Amino acid sequence: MRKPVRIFEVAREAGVSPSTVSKVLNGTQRMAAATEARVWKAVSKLGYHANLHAQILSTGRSRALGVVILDILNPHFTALVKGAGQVAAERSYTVLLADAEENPRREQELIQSLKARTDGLILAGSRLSDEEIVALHSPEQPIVTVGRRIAGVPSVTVDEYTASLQLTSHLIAQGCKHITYLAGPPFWVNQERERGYRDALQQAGLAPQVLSLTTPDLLGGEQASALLWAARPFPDAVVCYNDLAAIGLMASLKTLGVKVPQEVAVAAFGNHPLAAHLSPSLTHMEIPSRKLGELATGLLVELLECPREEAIQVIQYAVLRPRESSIIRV
Amino acid sequence: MRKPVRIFEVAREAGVSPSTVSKVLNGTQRMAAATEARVWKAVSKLGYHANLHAQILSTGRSRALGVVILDILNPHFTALVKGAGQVAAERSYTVLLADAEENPRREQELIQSLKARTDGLILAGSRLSDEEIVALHSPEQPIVTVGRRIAGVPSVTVDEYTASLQLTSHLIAQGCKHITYLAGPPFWVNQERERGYRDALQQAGLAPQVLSLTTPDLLGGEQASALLWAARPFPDAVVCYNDLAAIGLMASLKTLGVKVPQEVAVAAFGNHPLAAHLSPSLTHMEIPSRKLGELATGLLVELLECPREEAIQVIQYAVLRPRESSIIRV
DNA sequence: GGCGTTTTGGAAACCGCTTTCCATAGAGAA
DNA sequence: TTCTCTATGGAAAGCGGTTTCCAAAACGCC
Repeated sequence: MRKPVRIFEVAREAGVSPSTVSKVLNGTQRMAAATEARVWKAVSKLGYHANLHAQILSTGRSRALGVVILDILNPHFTALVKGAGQVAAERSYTVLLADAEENPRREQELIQSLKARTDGLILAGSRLSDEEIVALHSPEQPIVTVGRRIAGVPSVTVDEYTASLQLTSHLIAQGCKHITYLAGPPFWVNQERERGYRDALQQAGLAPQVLSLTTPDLLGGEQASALLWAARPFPDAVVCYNDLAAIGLMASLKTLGVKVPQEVAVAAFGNHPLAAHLSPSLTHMEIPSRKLGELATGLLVELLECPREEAIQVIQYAVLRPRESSIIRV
Repeated sequence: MRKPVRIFEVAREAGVSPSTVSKVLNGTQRMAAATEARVWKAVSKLGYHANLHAQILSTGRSRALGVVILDILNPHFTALVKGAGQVAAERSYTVLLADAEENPRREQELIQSLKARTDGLILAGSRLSDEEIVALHSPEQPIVTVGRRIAGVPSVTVDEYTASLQLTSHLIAQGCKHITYLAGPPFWVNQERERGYRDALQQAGLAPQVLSLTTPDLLGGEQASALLWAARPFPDAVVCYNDLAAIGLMASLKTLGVKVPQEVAVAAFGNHPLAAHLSPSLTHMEIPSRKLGELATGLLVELLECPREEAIQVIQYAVLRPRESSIIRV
């Protein structure tokens, strides 16, 4: 077992002091070219790598960003992570990722763990209360939320209200009269989507009907078919909180012998990679997940490098992707 | 800006020395009940949290595990992470996750970054050479590979050879005569799958035909349809390296007007959550991704807590899930 | 050649916690 | 009452870097 090389040994090898080695390695202070060369030579000869924790302890900066996502099995969040990873790499930060497993207690644990290891956090799909999130945010250790707008906290979000208005209007334009909304967990995103749905229906003079998903995933969607089945009037269209639920729902409807879109049109929010590959292919408002990750990371790095008082809120827009699940040809 | 509380201030508040506080908090040495109570009271009054990096620097252990996965967009790896996270939490370790983005250079960077932050690493779907991986492994900082068997390195793998033998035999049993294998990247998993495929064909007296995916994902699968199209004889069945590729392939075949499974049967390896939801649903050898994550993490923790000389190799088995994409009813 | 600047590089304090070793006090034994 | 032993808690030396200051050397200039 080789003990790792320490800065002292590099210093001895180069015939200088540890502080000189540190300065050369970090470019903190110019040294005579000859000295720098000796240091670099010693470093590569000994294969020196600075001890990360000693460094962080000393400098107080880790050049790491924490990303906490709601559920790693949901493609929305993994795409977001991809975007975050890319921008972080460009700005030479390391991303430390954690999966909250849709569990607020676990989320808090992970946040604490990541807070201790990083310079700042991105919370994507948090299930914490607004107060808890506000309490977490500080100029020294900033937080950026994704999919959550809270006063005083920087965020990157989609204009979900408009997205929902558009998606619902699309169904109305298809001639649907009884449009049900399958609601997700009662957080910001769902609130906005439900509001847009209700407003669109009201403008068209239609009555809303909201049912709640047990969980915002495949299984929840499958279970929702039972709810729909019991609903009167039986809807001729469903707006789903996310596309995972829509996919589960469509699978379940198929086994029930309900035809999509002929008997029920289905539409959702998301950007599931297989939305276009299903039969019928799935209509959705495409959420730019990856872009959200990129923007959130960019914003966080910005906040770290020049702290600001006001909480910046970045807004993106979803795009309607009409597909077979909602196109009704009479 | 509140400065974080240090152990010294807790000590002062409790009227003891920092070493006493440390001992009470870590349970390193028994103290008089009254003293312990004073320390705990001071801790909660001041809201003290030990500085992680100081702690790690001092003890040399971080109680964190690094998990490097090939591609976070691939459900196989995210399921694996889920399993890893669960076991790590049970053993009170923190998982630090990194996405190698199928890029060996990036992978090495991430490994170095995680090596500095963790007590041990899990490499799932590594694209490094055997030599590089062996060089990374050491009893002090063990590595466990998933989906890769290398002499001297602990690993958790599926018996891919047998899995492939079974899957190919299944297609042969369906009466297929011209079975093509769509190969993935030339690493252990693909080698084993290809070997199983070849052996199954040979036993049946059939001729193998191997084509290579550009990438082992949706896009690669879509692009592969062109290769198939050009192949003579045109196959009546395809074994795909993974189910992402199979899904892409089936989508592409659909646009070409080739019927699955009537004209071409399709089968793959993996456990994509939508495999059963597609039309036609996808036959595959189900890889227990989550279980692999659990086992790898359990093994790694074991290795950390009682280091061993010999490199343990854990083996799991895949299960055939016959579905519509390969069931040919004449 | 003398003097004021720059360069160059080292000493030492510090980051915040753990841990070893040692001193003291109180309990129990004789 | 004295002595030994154990329970309790503190002092100080790390862990491995960074950074502030300061001294010495080298330089330019008159």
